[in-house]
Amino acid sequence: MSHVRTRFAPSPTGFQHLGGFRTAFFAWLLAKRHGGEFLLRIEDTDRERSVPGAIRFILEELAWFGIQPDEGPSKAELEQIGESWEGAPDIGGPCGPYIQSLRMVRYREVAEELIAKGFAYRCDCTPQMLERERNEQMARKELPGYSGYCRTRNVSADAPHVVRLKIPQKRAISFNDGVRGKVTWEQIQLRDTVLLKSDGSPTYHLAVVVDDHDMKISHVLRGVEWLSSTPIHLLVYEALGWEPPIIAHFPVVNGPDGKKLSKRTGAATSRDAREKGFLPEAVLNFVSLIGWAPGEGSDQEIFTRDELISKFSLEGINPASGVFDMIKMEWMNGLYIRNLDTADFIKRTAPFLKAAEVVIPDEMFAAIAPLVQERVKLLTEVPPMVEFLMDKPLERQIDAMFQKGIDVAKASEILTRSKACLEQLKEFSVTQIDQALRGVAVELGFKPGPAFAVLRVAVTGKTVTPPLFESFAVLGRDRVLSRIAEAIVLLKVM
RNA sequence: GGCCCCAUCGUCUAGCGGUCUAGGACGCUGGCCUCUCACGCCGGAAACAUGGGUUCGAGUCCCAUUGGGGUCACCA
Repeated sequence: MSHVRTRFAPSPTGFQHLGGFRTAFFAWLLAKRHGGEFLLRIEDTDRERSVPGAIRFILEELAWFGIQPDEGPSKAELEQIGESWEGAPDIGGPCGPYIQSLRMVRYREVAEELIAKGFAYRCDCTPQMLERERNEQMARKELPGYSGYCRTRNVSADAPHVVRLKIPQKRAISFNDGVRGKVTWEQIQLRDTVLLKSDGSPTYHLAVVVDDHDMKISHVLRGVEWLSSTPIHLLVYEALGWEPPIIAHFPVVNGPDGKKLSKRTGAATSRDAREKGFLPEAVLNFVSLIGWAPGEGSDQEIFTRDELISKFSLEGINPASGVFDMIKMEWMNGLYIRNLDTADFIKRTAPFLKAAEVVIPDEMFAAIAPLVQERVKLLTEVPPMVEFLMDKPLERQIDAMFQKGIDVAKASEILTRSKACLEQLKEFSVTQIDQALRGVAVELGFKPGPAFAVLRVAVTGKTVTPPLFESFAVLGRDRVLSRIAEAIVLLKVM
């Protein structure tokens, strides 16, 4: 394969959801697979729709995933459009600027070339005229669209006007889609579309072709929603005498409801995912698997990023649209969490403990961490699980103490006896606690399950915790004993 | 509506004419393990949208139907 250069070209109109980032991943994977470059280009030709902060969001999320564009907006470019911030990356590159609103001159130049060559023309039809035309067409049940009225009018360049591409109506056109194979239009049905708006800014159709060519993009990877407008782009390439890149259209990713992914889907954006306690490598892995599989009979679905890079190919892309299965992503995240080494787990959990205001001495948390690590799917599940280690009054789910025929009197008995035994232990170790408490259960004639449930609630307040003896050992004898004592008192007033 | 794209378990998928009484994973479910919850292990239910071809043979190739989706802007 000739030199591969791909790009991620979002328009800064809001927050990208994971489906959008998936396209970025694929473009990045393809470039890295072939030792090429991955560029980031900002498509902000529609100023009114650009939202402040959106570029920062994109850059920061890519960074979270550990994806560094080889070329992209420099800090100076960001400053020029007033979207720089403290700590903004300074990417840059030889084909800049990488922000379309900074490339206006070039688009106008190409538009003029197209006019000079007879492939485009100026049009001064007003929105009102177009509107009326459209209404008449609808009334006649015709296909609505611009009639081409100005094609032969030689509209002056002085007055306000747009530039339109002449689209041959009867011509057939086809191209070889990178994931779908040959796609053919027996006849192009599109009307003469606008390339340059009356304010002098380009539409997507012009800007994308010019930039992909100028930036030497070898593979254009984008969502299927662009498939229908590909003929326009092909015509522009042809008119300019440029070789079109390989164009591949990816399937969309829908929510569980089968509808487009949206904010309501839960962790629809990477930021939501991060806040919920997903690991970036797990999200990257999972999202890459929506619409892509290694093929060749492989069942593998856990990939390091290097494996993803070495195995990725356009052939593995499934052209059918997919559904974002959050439940499976959680499973995969749990797997990744379990595979973290404990020191890393502790480090990544810290911000979540802080956010939940769960403050535990480092040593204590380090001791319980391995036990917690294998019990959570999301980092946000950690704080509630270790909360009981905090030095603060406990709220107990007292009712949960009474299982399998255990009543207040029996619970009280279990607690009292356990307390006595724990007090006498030579050392407050897991094995000794284990022996002591099992001994109490046997002595009093209870099964360990229900008996331990009483102790669990008494000491941790909860029904779901890390293993009991370990939890006790980590908490320390003094606090275990005082909590049992508190629980005994609570039972007395019932 | 015109044009274009798509179609294997609920979901993500393997399958690129015979080895498919269709494999894996998540989820669901029965069991084991077990101090709760997880993990782990063993088992189960669950799919080739329909109809025509082509072929000795079709989940795999072709066509149609049906059903989804996209697109027809001075938005991307």
